Parts: sequence; structure tokens; C-alpha cells
Amino acid sequence: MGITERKEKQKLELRRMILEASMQLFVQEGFDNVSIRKIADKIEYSPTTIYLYFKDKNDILFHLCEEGFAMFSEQNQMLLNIQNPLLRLFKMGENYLDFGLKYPEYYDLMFIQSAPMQTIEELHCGDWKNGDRALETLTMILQECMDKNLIAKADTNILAMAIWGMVHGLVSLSLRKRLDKLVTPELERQTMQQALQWMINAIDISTR
Amino acid sequence: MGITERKEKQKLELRRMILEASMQLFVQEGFDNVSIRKIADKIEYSPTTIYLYFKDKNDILFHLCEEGFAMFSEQNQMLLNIQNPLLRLFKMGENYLDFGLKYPEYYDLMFIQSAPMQTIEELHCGDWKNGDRALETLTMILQECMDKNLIAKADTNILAMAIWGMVHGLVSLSLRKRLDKLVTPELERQTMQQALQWMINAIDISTR
DNA sequence: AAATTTAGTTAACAGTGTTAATTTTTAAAA
DNA sequence: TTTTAAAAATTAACACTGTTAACTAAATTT
Repeated sequence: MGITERKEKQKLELRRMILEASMQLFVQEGFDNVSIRKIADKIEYSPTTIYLYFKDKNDILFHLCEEGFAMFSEQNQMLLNIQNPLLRLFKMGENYLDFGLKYPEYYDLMFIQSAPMQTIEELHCGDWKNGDRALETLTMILQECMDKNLIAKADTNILAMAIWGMVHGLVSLSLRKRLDKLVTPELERQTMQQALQWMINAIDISTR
Repeated sequence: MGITERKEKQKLELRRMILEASMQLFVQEGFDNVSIRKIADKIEYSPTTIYLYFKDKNDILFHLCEEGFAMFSEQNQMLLNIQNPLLRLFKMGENYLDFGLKYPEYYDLMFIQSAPMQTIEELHCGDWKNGDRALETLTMILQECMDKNLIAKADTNILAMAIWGMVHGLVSLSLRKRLDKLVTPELERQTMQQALQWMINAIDISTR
């Protein structure tokens, strides 16, 4: 069945085109300036064609979101080389901050916008593979830190929330321009890293 | 000039009506379901009338945002009675979490949406009185904690960012349904408070 | 009473996501 | 090779959105 195979390949190709056009519009013109019609213009198809490949706009957002997680996951590969779990925790936090500042539009989709989660609930039965995996990595690092007596023993879920909460808080406040009164734009990244470092120091009991 | 006075009073009254109608729509139907036309319907004026009282939609959002800060500030009045600054810090954090979960739409405007900050830049010369005041309270508490040797000495701005970042991170992740995989909805609030408690304990050096 | 300012409205523009009906293109069957 | 059936893509439309220009009605001043 060489023909049906080719046809499926073409379908996947157009699907990719739609996602890539959307992605470019996101990065270039910002989140609010992406419309179905603009995506259609970019790929030179009519707006309704997009609905043959994606259920609705949120469905597109969700798939871009997934790509964001893939990028983040790839960036985190380097963590595997780090032996000290507390240092690994810090580096993972730094990675998180870097990712958020480097790809603000992706970060928006992954962690700030409501739309992708709605699609996950409606179309993917609440299953959020990529998001869960990143979270597991975090809890595992925390468990390792406790096992090696680097941090005080506690519920890993609570710790994970506290640490994720903090780095997410910093990134999202920065992206939404809420930190301007606290620090100048040039120093923002550096100060965020210092805040992370300060927290890691505060929980480190190995040097006490 | 009794007449011009009455007229100004009427103008202010309609202004209030617009804000209150907007507020109700926010709380009842959610952020995305507020449109100029719906506000106009609610107050039984034509949509264009609203533009005689507010520059644009963002201008309305900004003023609702200001009301949110007033509410938050009022809720924080009880902090004044707390002598121990570290306990005061914890209670302020708890207040922050409570506020975010109790008034999600207000919280959205105050800390998540981009629109209000744009209006502040354009119409109010970047001046954000209410937001700044809340931040000052936080840094002052932190300074007091350091003065009384309850926490390790450090740059108050960095500390403020770390702590604000964390509570904001928790609230915004919760509002955007990102914590579902980490904790069940019923336990969410409690776990968030525990995360805060854990952090306060981690930075507390008075019992070491 | 006439002129002028103020308050509010109507109609319209340019844009949004989305759907039903219709056409064009492609592959399979006669 | 021509006809038929299926697939792919399009046009037209609906019900919205924020916002503006032009206009009307009411109130105040001259």
C-alpha cells in the first residue's frame, strides 16, 4: 500500500507545517498575535483547512506545548553528569530559569496559559506525559538529597511544590513584568539565580 | 457650584457602575467572558458610553486591579498585631495564598495578566503605588528578621524575590491547574501552606 | 429663545474562532 | 479510459470581539 503510505506522510507534513507556522508566529509576534487566519496565511491554505488537522486552536497550542517540554527535557540531559544531587537540583533550577527567559512564549504555554490544560482534559483524558516526567525528575532528585543527608527529611511532594513554585514564580513574575520595581532588567536574571542559590543554601544541611 | 458638583458625582457614579459590573462579570463568568458589550448590557448603556469613562478595556482592568490591591492590603492589616517578624512573614505568606485562592480573578489581574502593567506604563508613567507598597511591607519584615537574627543576613531584594516568587508560584500553578498531578484538589491548599511552612523553617536560624 | 457644550447612541470597521455547505482534487472501480 | 466514490480544500457565513467616527438628544450658558 505505497499510496496510502505517501498520503499519510503528506498529512503529517501539513500537520508539521501548521505547527511550525504557529511556532514562528508565537516567537516572532507574541502569543496574542497568533490567529487561525494568520497561520493559514503563512502556510498558504484557507483557515478552515487547519480544522482538518487539529480539533481547534487549543489543540494546536497543546501540541506546541508538548514541543516545549521536549526542548526543556533535552536541555536537562546535561544534568545526568552531575553526581551531587544538591548541585544537580540547583542546576535543574538554573535550567528552568534559563528556559523560561529564553523561550518566553513556550513557557507561557507550558506553565501559564489555561488553554493547554483544558485540551489535555478534553482530548487526552487528563494525561500529561511530558509534564509528569519533568516533575518526577524533580522528586527523584529531592529523594536522593534526603537519602544522602544533604537536606532535612520531609514529604517530597511538599518540597517539590516549594521549589517548583519558587522557580516558576520567579520566571512568571519576570515574564509578566512584575519584578521591575525590585530589580533592574539587566540584573534580573542574575538576581533570580541568586534567589535560587539562596534557597538551596538555606535547605542544605550538609555543611551545618 | 452645586450643579457641576452633582454632575461630577453622577459621572463618578457611572464610573463605579462600570467597575462593579465588570467585577461581577469577572467573578461570575471568569476572566475571558468579560467584554465591553457585556458590561454595557449589564449597566444598560451602549458599549461606546464606556469609552467616555475609561480609555479602553485595559484601563478598566487596571482599576479593578487596584481594587484587588486594596482588598489584599486590608486583609493584611491583621499582621500589625504580630510581634515576631518571622511569624509575621509566615502569616503574610498565608494571607497571600488565601487571597489568591479566594479571589482568583483578582489575583489574575494583579499578578498574572499582562494587560494591567501595559496600562500602568502607558497611562500612569510606570507608577504602581499599591503594588509597591505591598512589596515594601515584605522587604521591611525581612529586614526586621535579619536585625533580630532570626534569618541569615542577605540582600533583602534577593530574599523578597525568593519568597514572593515561591508564594506566587504556588498560587499561579494552582490557578492554572498545574498542581493536579502533585496533590489532590482537596489537599492543595493545605499542601501549599505546608510548603510555605517548610521554607520558613528552612531559613529560620533562631532555633539552630 | 438661541447657541453651545455635554452625554449618549448608532453604524461601521477590522478582526477573532468556528461550522455547514460546496467545490476541487485524487484514487478506485467499471 | 471513463465513471464513480472518497478525500481534501475552499467559500460563505455566524456570532462574537475592541474600538472609532459621525450623529442625535439633552442640559447648560449666553
